[in-house]
Amino acid sequence: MTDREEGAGQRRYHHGELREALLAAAEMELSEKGEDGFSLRSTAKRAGVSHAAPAHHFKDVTALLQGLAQRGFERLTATMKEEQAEAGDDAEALYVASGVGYIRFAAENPALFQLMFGARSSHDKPTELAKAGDASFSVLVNAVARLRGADLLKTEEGWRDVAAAWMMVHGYAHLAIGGKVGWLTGQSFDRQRPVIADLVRRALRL
Amino acid sequence: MTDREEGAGQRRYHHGELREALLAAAEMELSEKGEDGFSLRSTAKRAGVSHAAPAHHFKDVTALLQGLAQRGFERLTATMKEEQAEAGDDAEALYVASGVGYIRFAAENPALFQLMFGARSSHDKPTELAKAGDASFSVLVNAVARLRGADLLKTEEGWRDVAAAWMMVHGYAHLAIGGKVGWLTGQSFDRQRPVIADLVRRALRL
DNA sequence: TGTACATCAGTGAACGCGCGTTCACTGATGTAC
DNA sequence: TGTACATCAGTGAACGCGCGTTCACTGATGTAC
Repeated sequence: MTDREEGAGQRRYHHGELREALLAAAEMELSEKGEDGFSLRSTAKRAGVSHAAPAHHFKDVTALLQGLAQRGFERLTATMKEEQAEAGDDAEALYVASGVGYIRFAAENPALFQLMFGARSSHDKPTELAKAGDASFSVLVNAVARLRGADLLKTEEGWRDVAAAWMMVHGYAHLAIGGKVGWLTGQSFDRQRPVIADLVRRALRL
Repeated sequence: MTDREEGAGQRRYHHGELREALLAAAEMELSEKGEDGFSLRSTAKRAGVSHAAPAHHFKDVTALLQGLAQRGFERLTATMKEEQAEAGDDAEALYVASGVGYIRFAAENPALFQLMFGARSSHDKPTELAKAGDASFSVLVNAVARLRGADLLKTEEGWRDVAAAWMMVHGYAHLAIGGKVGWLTGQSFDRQRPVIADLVRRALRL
């Protein structure tokens, strides 16, 4: 309890924040090496700890990656809300902003985005991960509901609206990450905003 | 030259069609085990051949996967054209059919689709692979051009049309493979067709 | 305030595994004469 | 048609590698008395 805060260079036997440090190291490993090439051992090394240490914080490598995915969704939600906060009160602008946020997150965190939506994370999600994913989804659903009515998800048409919006932004995100949209890849994200806004509107025929 | 065709059960020292057999085995391995979990050794085993044999046909495991991706694009193109062949002459119907074909291919070959658009295949594509990818893209471009004019790709608006269409179908495909569209996953592909058609039309505000 | 002790969070060695690739080899095939 | 020979397409053993996980351990921490 005495000296929890020490000089940055200090090494202690008990790390104190190892769980956080491992998640941070894992994210860096992931973005440098991709999902293939990712390993527990090099993550531990990067965190400055023996390769057996993570076992005290994560049951296995899958648990570590799921923790990472969960934080990814939390940040995705935050990014969407950030964009919305700058969009004012107009329902359409809020809707567009949620889509822009989705794509900006993917552009800024490509490897993490791939992890979150990759094949690996399809099965046996822990509740917390599923909740984080639902929260991201809700931002989009709520934005569409504001345009189309609160009973949105009770109708087939409502589901289609949400699906169309999601698929459009997700397709953009995934193809952009893959470098497939050559005429866009050269451009800064801010220059892509008008295009994204147009595409997102199309999903609802706005 | 004499007995090229032998009984199916016949084993010969020289396989004769090993390259094809390896690609077929690789596709099965891929769909059973995913891109992680895929290995040259088990592919060779599945093809009934020693694990060193593939080296005579593919420089390394990457070359094998690229060959697989190339054939994937060829089949994607074929599937899109198949759908179009049943769609008649109407430009809008042909456009919709190309999108439906794209998604049907993804639904029928999820692991292969992921390989084709995965991170792994982003860099250093052999020419033949790039060409096969371009051919798939062209089916979509031509369908949009028929609706919007041959000069499509000379205008920013034209690019957006194509991009919107592609992103919509790609987003659908990717999310469906990930099992994210729960209200759709239970349904047979044929039951999804009307929904897909609607979503594809939205991309061009049709 | 001191001391004993349980618990927690590290270490480092060791395990077995499957992998891609290389190598010397051998059997099969095709061709030149 | 027969033979010699080059080339092709397999085999199976061996290589070194990095991996996740387990294990007995030890140092650090927190708590009960």
